[in-house]
Amino acid sequence: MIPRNPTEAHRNFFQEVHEVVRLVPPGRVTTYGAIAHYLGSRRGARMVGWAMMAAHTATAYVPAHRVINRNGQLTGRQHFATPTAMQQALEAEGVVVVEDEVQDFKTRFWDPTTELE
DNA sequence: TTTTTGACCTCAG
DNA sequence: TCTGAGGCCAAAA
Repeated sequence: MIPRNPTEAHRNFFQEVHEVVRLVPPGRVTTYGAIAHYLGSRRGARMVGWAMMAAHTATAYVPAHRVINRNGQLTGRQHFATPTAMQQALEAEGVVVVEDEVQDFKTRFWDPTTELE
């Protein structure tokens, strides 16, 4: 659960995104859209993607490799240190990736809207 | 200050 | 079913 104090209501969209991503369990993946939906902006998926780019420079660790698009594709791999870093990170957690596509994506999917109620 | 551009998604036709 | 346009919000130009 993410604490939302009234005083922190103006917290950056990025911060909230980062917090949600940090809650994704190892071996599971989520999507930009799911996060956007959880944060209220149903069509703000694009913003989530932008937030992930900022996550690279964030102070706290953010498992950005667990966030992919709704097709289960690793669209953000080019933004990692190496083009294969994202896939390797996922495989290290037991996620099978073939041709930049997560296998059994449906069962690996972790939806914050339902998991965090 | 205005315009353009994103690791995307949804809706209308 | 498939394709195209619009939308979300912030940062860089």
